[in-house]
Formats: sequence, C-alpha cells, structure tokens
Amino acid sequence: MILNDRKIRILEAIINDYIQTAEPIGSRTIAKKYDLGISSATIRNEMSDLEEMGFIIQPHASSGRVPSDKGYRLYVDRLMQRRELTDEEMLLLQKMIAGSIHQIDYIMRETASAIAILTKCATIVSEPQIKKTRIRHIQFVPVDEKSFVMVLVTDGKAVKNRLIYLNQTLDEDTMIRLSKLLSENLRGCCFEDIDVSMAHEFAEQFRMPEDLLLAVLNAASDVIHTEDDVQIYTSGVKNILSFPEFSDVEKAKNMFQALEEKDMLITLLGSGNSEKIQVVIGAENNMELLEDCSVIKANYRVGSQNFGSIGVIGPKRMDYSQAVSVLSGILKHINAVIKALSGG
Amino acid sequence: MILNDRKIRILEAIINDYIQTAEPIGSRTIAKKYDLGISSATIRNEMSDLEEMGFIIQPHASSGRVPSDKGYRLYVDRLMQRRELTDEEMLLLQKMIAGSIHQIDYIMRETASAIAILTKCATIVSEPQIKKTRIRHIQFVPVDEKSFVMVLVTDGKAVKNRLIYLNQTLDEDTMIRLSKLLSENLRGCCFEDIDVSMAHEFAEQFRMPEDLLLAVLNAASDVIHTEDDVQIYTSGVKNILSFPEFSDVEKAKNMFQALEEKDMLITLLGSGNSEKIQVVIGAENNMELLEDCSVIKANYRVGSQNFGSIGVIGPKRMDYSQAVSVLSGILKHINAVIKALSGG
DNA sequence: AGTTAGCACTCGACTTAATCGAGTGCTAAC
DNA sequence: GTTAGCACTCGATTAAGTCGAGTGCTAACT
Repeated sequence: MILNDRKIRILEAIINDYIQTAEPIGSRTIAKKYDLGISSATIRNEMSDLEEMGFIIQPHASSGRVPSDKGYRLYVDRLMQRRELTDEEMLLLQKMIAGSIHQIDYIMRETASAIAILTKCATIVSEPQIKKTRIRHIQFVPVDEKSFVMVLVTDGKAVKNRLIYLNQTLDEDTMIRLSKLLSENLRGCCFEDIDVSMAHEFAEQFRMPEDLLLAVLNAASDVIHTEDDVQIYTSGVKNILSFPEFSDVEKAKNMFQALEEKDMLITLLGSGNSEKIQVVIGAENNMELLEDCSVIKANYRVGSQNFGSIGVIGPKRMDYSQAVSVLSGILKHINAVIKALSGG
Repeated sequence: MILNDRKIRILEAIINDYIQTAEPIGSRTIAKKYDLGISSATIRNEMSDLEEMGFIIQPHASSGRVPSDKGYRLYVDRLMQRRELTDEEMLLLQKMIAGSIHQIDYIMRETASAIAILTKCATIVSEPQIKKTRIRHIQFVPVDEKSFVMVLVTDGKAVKNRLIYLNQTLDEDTMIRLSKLLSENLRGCCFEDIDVSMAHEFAEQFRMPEDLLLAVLNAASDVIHTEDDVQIYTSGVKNILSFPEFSDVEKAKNMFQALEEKDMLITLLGSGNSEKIQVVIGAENNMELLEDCSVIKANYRVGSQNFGSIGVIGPKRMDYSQAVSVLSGILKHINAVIKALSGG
C-alpha cells in the first residue's frame, strides 16, 4: 500500500484537528471541516488504510482516530510548516531578557520562561557543567578572616560565586596577590584543568607560601567536584495542568515528579550536540514516565563549545509547528546576542 | 451556651479526625473511635451546640461535621500539641543544609525545601530586600573594559552579584582603589543609604574623578532600584496535588497560579515582624484565591534585623501541629546556625 | 436535668439501566 | 474508484433506584 497524496492530506487533517481539539477525529468531521472534495465514506476507507499502515490508531472500536507516534513523526518530518517569529513573540522575548542582557545564564533562564509562555508548555534549561566552563577572570572577595568568595567570570560572561572556607587566616594583601596570580595564570583554562600540582609550581614562581596555594586550589577543586555536574531549571511547569491529557491529577502528579528528577531531565536533554532542533516523540525517549510526552530540544553554544540545552516538553499532542518555530526563532536571536556578548 | 470541657474534647476529636481523613465526621464515628464515655446521641446534641456556636459546619444537611475557620482557630490557639523535632527530622535538615552552611540565602532555600518534604505542603521563602541589607564588603570584579560585577557580601554573609555596565573604560588599578574606597566607606550601611551625592564627597576626599564615582554610584543605585524588591522562592509546590482538596485540576491550577503571583505571596508572608510563629487560617488572609488555604509563617532574622520570612502553605485541613512543630524547631536550629555565621 | 435508645427522615454517593450519538465497516449502486 | 445507505458498536450521558452514614426529635431511663 502506498502513501499517496490524498492519504497524506487526510493524515494532516487528522493531526491538525487532534492537536487543536484533543478529541479522536471521525471521517464525517474531516469531510465537513476540510474541503478535500471526497465523501466521508471514501475518507473512511483511506483512514482504514492509514490505520493499517500504523499512522493512526483507534482508541476503541467505533471511535474516531488519533495519530500514532509514527503519524506524528511523519507530520514533524514532512508535513508541518515552520514560520518566523511574529513581532509580538519577538517583543515578548526582548522584554524578558532586557534586564539580563549581559549574562548568559540569566538570558537562558529568561528565554526558557518566554518560550514557556509562548508555547504554553513546560521548558527545561540545562546549564553548562562548571568543570567545562572556561575561566575569563577569577577573583577572591573576603568575607571574614577565614573565608572568602571565589568570583568567577566565564567566557560567556556568566558570573558564578562559591564560598570557600580555609582553616588559616588570610590577609587582604595576600588575597589580592592571589587573585591576580590565579586570574593571570588560569585565564582560558577549564575548571577541570585545575590541578593541585600547580600549587608547587606557582609557589616557586611567585614566591608565595605553597601551603596557602595548596589550600586554595584544594578548596577550589573541592567546590567544583562536590558541585552538581549540571544545573537544571524548569519553567512553566504549571502549564501542564491546562492540557486535558493531564486533567487526571494522578497523571499530573507523575509529570511533576518526572520534572523534578534531575537525572531524567539530563538524559532527556542530553546527547546529540548538533545545532539542529530535535523532536523526540512519545516513547522515542525510552522513559516510561514520559512516554506520553514529546520533547523539542536544541543546544545553544558559545563559539564552538556546547554551552547547554533548552527543551520544550508537552503532551504528544502539542503544537509541534508552533513549538519548533518559536524555539528555532528564539534560539537564532539568542545566538546573535550570545555572539555579541562573547565578542565584545 | 458555654464551651465546656466535653464540647472541647469533641471538637478536638472532630478536628483531629478531619485532618487525617478529609471526610466529614459523624457522631457515631466519634463515639466508636474516641472513648469519651458518652453515647452518639449525646455527642449529637453537643455537636449541634458546637455548630450553633460556629466551631463546626455541616456541608449539607444529613452529613457529618467539618471544622470551621473559628474551630481551627480555637484548635490552633488552645488545643494543639507542639512537639520537638524528631531525630530523623533534624538529620534531614542537617543533611540538606550541609552543603550551603556558610551562606544564609542558600541555607534558607534548603531549609524551605526540607520543610516542604517534612510537612508535605508547599513552602515559600522571601529573601530580604536588597535595599535593607547591610553591606559587609563590596568589591568589583572586571568583566571587560566597560563592565564589571559588583560583588556584595552582606551582614548575613549572603553573596550577591550584579553586573554593572559603564560607558567609560575603567582600568584595573582604579577598580581596585574604587573597591577599597567603597568597601571601607560603606561598610555597615544599608543599600538604601547610598546616595549619589556621596560621589562629590568621596571624589574630594580621595582624589578620584567625580564623574567616575558618579557613574558607579548611579549604576549601583540603579541596579538596586530596578531590582525587584523582594525575591521569593517556593518549594514543594507539587505536594499540593496530593491533597484531596486539590484533586480537581481547576482548583490545583488556581493554587499554582496563586503561588506564582509574587505580590500575593509577599503580602501573605509580609506584615508582622514578631519572632513568633503565626498561623493564618482560611479567609483570615483576605485573599479570595487562597481562602481555602492556611499559612504558617515566621520571620528569620540576623541580629535584630528582620531578614526574611518563611511560610508553609496548605489546605485548611493541614496538620497544624506538625507544621508548627517542624517550622519552629527548624527555625530555632537555623537561628543558631545564623548566629554562629554572623558572629564568627 | 442530663443521657440514651429508637426511629423516621435526609441526601449525597454509588449502581444499574436506558438512551443517545458519533463513528465504523460493509454492501450495493453509481 | 466513489459514494449513499444501513446495521452495528460502544463510550458518554441521563435517569431511576438503592444504600448508608448521618441527623433531629421524642420518649424513656438514671
């Protein structure tokens, strides 16, 4: 059996309708609503074929049809339209990131939030592993005699700070010298490049007490390693409740549960480091808890380095066309902002 | 009609049972379950009195009784037992705040999260208004020629950073001098004390270009004022879904909506600056959206200064006894931690 | 006077049966 | 190959019936 043009048009009608109404679609509905020039009986025959081919499913005998994962896949790969961002969408985005235009991590969180508002789905952002971020500037700020804050400006001009606690006192001059020393010598390095053996080297070269350097580097690498690998933020989670597929509280609870499981989200966003937008439909994600959800994700990057990912998650019946358009449009815009950030 | 001891015991039984089961309680249930030594008929008479007095309500004729706001109020004020934290509870708390023991803002967020887990309700934390925080140390960290990060260590050793953008370049030496100058002269001040007129004064006193100082102070006070007044974090929001009173998705959605309205939450937590734990029952909060919720809240403070608030929010039928015990126990413990923090 | 057994009554929740209607598959005619 | 027609299916909705937890009231008991 071949998938002729008419079958495709019918499939498209079914999916579009189902995305809107969340109700199984019958042949008569299509005949009336879409002007395909054929009768409901013919559509019925075609639908029977489409079901046999696995593109649509009948939830129970004598009900309308619903798209299958395979159906959605075809739709996403071949049928759905992409569009540019509308002026309003662009405006919302700009308004939201306006306040945080200089820091990439804030930008991404605000972006996620904007996407959640526009798509009415939940969004997930992953921040880069701190180990992999390149150091642009490093400086210590005293808190009291024995503790100080390590302020870290990364390549992407994200600012991170970590409190470090020493068991020896540290006077201000030494701290300033230390800041300078490390900042100059570690610029451009990744955090995972920091090695405690550097202490010896630096001590000799700059005539500073080795035990102090050791303590600081130790504390720093300690902080890095106990720090969770990746940070994950979610946004618009409550949007989930507006979808009729989650009107059963148990299902909604499952979903919320899933969105709190960091490991799961990391796996969900992770893998693949292409620039392209990826659409993962239903069971394709191999997670039972999320088999009724689809995810649309993309990576954002600074220079050639993957910086993190952003994903839109919703029911399989989500508006793929809108979500992909919004995500790709916004990312294009954001990438320009990021480029300007890293460049200038 | 007077509220004799027997009436009180019956009321207590009703409330305890209702908190557990979420079902209206009838006279026979009480007679069987609680050994009050009187028959269901007598209890019936007493319940009729209690209803007349406004402590309990009949959702519909021929159903059991449910506590009214007034009933809960009496229970909270006079009947409910407080207890100390159990070892497990304490252990959980310690485990959760272990990683962030040096920074008060992290401590509070972790604490909120621990309370949410223990009470199975949602928690809200407000962070202090940045305007009111006292400066302990202030330092600038360069990002590029025209922008730098202002790192701010507060009295409570919270670290905040804000990116500041100048339209003039700033060399490193000047930045260091500036850091020192401001740090020394502003220590102990509140942010709202910062006044642009200081620029002139400082410029004269320390022989630095007035326009630079002006720009920096302007930028700083700008950042402070555009910054939202109070930051609010929530935790355990999904717990809400486990309460049968929110098994209707519409109600749950309302609740989620409410928990995203910052202004509402600020009002909810705000007011009152006593050290005591306050319980706000149902309509007492004067917010229609939250009239079926109760809030248990307390302030935490550094020295004599209010630092922020933390609140537990759940259905009116929440386990007040547990929530109050957990909140007060944890706060006592946390206050000790904070004291050590500010002292040492 | 307070307590209790007994009883008629109420009313929401649940069960069962009946009806409705959107949808299907199949057949026969176009 | 297309379509009108028709019998059939089956979930959803509606209506009626039953159940039971609970009440209020009365009369008898301590």
